[in-house]
Amino acid sequence: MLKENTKIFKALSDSNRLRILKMLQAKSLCVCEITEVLKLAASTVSKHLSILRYAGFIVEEKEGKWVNYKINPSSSDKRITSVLNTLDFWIADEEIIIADKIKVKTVDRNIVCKT
Amino acid sequence: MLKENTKIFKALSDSNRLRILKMLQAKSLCVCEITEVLKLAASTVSKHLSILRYAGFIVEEKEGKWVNYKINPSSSDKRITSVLNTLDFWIADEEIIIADKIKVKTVDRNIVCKT
DNA sequence: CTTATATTTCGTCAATCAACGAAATGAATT
DNA sequence: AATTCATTTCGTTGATTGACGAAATATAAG
Repeated sequence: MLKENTKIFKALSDSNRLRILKMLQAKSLCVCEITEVLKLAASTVSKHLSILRYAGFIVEEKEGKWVNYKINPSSSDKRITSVLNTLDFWIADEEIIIADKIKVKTVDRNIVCKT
Repeated sequence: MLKENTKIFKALSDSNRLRILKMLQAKSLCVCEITEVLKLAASTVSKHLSILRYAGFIVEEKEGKWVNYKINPSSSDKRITSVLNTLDFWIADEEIIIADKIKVKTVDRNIVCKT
């Protein structure tokens, strides 16, 4: 289906979702850590993550009360792995992407996540 | 800008625009020929073409009363050429894409385009 | 110059989307 | 079991999108 294909591109056609993907390329993260970096409501971030997951870009791993998201390490979909590889260099030099990666290194879920 | 990047993905996140790109990979076409294959209003097709053009995927060439569109043969944007190469195999086996390419071979603008 | 044809621009409408906060769910801690 | 915290689901709102037809523009042909 063509819809399958547009789903992949739609998932990539929002700048907050691109930021999430690039952050996850640096480090696995839980929802509230991403929320802290993007400065969005938790429900909004959760929705973005479900779109990325549904498209096949990321997977979730439950860890107690946290849900960790990470880049799908073994997608069977060649299109997904192709795009993920491309993203490595695609927007690596964007200022905001660089800033996000720095923030990501220092976020501590135990400090940041008290709702 | 991140917006530059989402613009490229947004352009690809509509199935009619994917069909147009794949058709143009087979053959340069004028607006009314594309209109005939997609069965959309001319104004709608024109809008899709402007989005693809603005994103850098295609270029236009005036030829009398016709405007021919074709794949951008020399994009300076590495991301555009990368995506275009990927599209070669990406959705090549979709039924509708195959059907479009067959139709494209036989459309004759002098027959098809009398508004 | 008038008509015909191809395309673009404009305004409108319905559908989709991203954002939010509130409420529901799930899991750990007390 | 009651509380706390992380996450998801739900309903709402304003913005964007894709479709259309009508009007404007551009070129060709009569």
